[in-house]
Amino acid sequence: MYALADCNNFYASCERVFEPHLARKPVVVLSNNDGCIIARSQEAKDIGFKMGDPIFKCRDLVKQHNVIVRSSNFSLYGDMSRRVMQTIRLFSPDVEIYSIDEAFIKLDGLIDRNFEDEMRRMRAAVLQWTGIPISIGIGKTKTLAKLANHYAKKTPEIGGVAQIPKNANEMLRAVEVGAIWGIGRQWSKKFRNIGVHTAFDLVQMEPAVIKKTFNIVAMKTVMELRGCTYYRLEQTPEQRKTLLRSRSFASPVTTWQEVSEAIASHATRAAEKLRNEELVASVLKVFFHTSLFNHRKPRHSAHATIELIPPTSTTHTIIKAALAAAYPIWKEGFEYKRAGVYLLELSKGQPQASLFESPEEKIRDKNIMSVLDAVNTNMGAGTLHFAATGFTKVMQMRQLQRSPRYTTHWDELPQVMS
DNA sequence: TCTGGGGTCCTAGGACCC
DNA sequence: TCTGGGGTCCTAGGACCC
Repeated sequence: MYALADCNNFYASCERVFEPHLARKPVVVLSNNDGCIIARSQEAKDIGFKMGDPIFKCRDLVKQHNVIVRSSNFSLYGDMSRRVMQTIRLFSPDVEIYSIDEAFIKLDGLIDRNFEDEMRRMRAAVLQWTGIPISIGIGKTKTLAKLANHYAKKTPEIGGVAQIPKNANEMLRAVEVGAIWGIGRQWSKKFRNIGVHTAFDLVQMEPAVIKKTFNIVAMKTVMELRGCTYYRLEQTPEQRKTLLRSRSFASPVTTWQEVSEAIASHATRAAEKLRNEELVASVLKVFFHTSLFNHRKPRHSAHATIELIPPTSTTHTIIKAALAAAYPIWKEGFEYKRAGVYLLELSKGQPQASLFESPEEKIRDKNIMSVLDAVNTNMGAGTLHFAATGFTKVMQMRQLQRSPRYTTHWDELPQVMS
């Protein structure tokens, strides 16, 4: 048996923990650069704000309903997530952190065999210790746990915890096909066209037919809904295969100077992440493009690939490679909106030594990176950086309404007045 | 005027090998 | 006129997840 614990409206709930006056008010949280809506409190959902809506198109609705708008505050959300997960771990050793706001829990090892009661206790503990409300679904497979979780959220009167009952038909009928884990927009459209509207309809389908009309992944989903396990708890995450660092520009940029500084910044962040996970990359892709939405202005999208020989995680090597790849494809005369660096073919441990590299250089680079990382860890990100990333504010994010980083920055701790 | 930033897996088709 | 039967690797695109 599996449980899925999922934080309700996670980012909006995080905003509320330290600002209780936001309770029961509509709250939306924006993406980087304050672009579009990425989280909504229940009240905001009820008003009709949709995930991914650009905020500038919602200004009227925001005004009309006195909606509280916040820039995203990932330092806060990341730390709150850690607290929630820590609490969950007290209830079961078998936990898979599935995303920033979700965890799968294997229940079979629990001493109290009344899973529903135990999960209610866990829910109460998380709420009391972190201030974050969660919903929990219980089922025989991960997909069924997800489904029960969805049901729990849609049915507030049951108190946040739902278990797939012996006869699941009623619950399966209550869940739309598009709400099933693994069935997205395209597939649910296709399913509705062939008369499959709910989870109940879906489990009636012949798995072989699903495999033929869709693919093996869709078939696994159907089998999981029928109670056959295809997805197990993954406690030790697989080694990542790719790593992408990219950002939209707060406002369009037109010069190589600006774009190259952005690319160098992304290369820097990507390299840091690589070292953090003790990986090296063998292939680098770099890209930049104009707005995907503005069709009136000239559009252009450029990308280039370069091999990293030998595979590396050294910041200056990666910056150099990224710029060397980007410069030949640079084109003047466009308003660029986004740039990024994509690292592929990642591997762990000692890479194959190159015939042409000098061992001294390798040791030197390694030492430089340790010093760099140590300084930036202790004194703040970006304290030491390469000149290629520039000294201007090209990369500055628009974040007009970010709440304080209450739990991760000394200067921003909440104060208790006596 | 203003539209995020990450990931994974699968499939089809093309190029190559014998 | 008639044109086999295996493979592998790579890439792009499309689906899904958060």
